[in-house]
Amino acid sequence: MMLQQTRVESVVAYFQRFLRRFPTLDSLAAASQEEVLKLWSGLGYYRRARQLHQASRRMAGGREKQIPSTYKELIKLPGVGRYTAGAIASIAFGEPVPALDGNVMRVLTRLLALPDDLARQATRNKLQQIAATLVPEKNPGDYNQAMMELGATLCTPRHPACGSCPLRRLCRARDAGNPEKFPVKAARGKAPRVKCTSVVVRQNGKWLLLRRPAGGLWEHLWEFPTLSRSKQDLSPAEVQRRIGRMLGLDAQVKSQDIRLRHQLTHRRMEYRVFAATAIRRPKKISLPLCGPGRYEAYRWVADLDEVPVAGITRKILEEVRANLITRRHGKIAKLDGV
DNA sequence: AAAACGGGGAC
DNA sequence: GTCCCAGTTTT
Repeated sequence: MMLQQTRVESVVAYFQRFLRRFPTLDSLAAASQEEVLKLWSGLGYYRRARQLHQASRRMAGGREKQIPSTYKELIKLPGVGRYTAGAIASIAFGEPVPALDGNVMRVLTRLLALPDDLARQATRNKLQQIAATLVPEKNPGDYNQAMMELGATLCTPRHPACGSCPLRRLCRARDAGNPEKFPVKAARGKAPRVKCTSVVVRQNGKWLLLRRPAGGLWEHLWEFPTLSRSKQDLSPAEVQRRIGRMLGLDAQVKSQDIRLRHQLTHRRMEYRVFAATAIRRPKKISLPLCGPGRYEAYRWVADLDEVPVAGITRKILEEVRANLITRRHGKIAKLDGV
């Protein structure tokens, strides 16, 4: 599940850490969702973590007390779709079903010189059908892994190594001399920009984090209080007043004007970050977040590893620290006042 | 059928 | 900047 839409190199370290912490199905099922999310922190698509956790509980609680061994049963698990069910069923249990990831879809569309738009579900269904007829009864897992590996190593999105490809004589796209034209995909619209202002509030060696609500981006993850700033930038004084009022918190905004971008698939986040010192604890957390909804809870932490956070939250803290160090050393005299 | 859902690396 | 990654679920 970690591998869904995520490169192998990005996953390896997470996978190893995850397995050390949860070596068995039961250990995963017994853990809290927070604990599972913490190990997923930074990997993205956090729904996968919750689904894996749910799936583990379903499996551990079932009569079998083990992982289902057929495609038909596997695909019933939350977070397990056609690809994942096919990969597990074929590789682990030798069932002759296909496993179409992005690599395999690229290989197949090239072999067939398929002009259909791969962004469309209908095209993917068609490929799934075709792939089902190609899977061998013997060693289907090896076949599936070979197809994925072919896509990952030779039949790459750009500059495919057709000369070394074992399927070169069967490939229509290569015949046509334009393998890079496949797969055909409708261009995505560009991601809208979202402007936010985050405030890193420090008190007694701890940072103030708020928990995002259910639904939407970064569901149930913790982050620094973040305001939306749809129009113009907020001045430090405005930021101080707003978080003061909304959190019932006396805070002194110290640094200012750290800017950073965070590119997501369908949003382009533009953050301004302020560092602040709290004088008294928050009374409430009635803070609308940047986007729909309101925060659910607050918490002071000495370390971000105490709670599940998104990648951007670590990035923000890093920037604030770098900014403070730079200022302290006076390397950049004019960081203020911008 | 289309949109939502993260983040990083390659070019 | 753009594209894509060992995709799935929701609207």
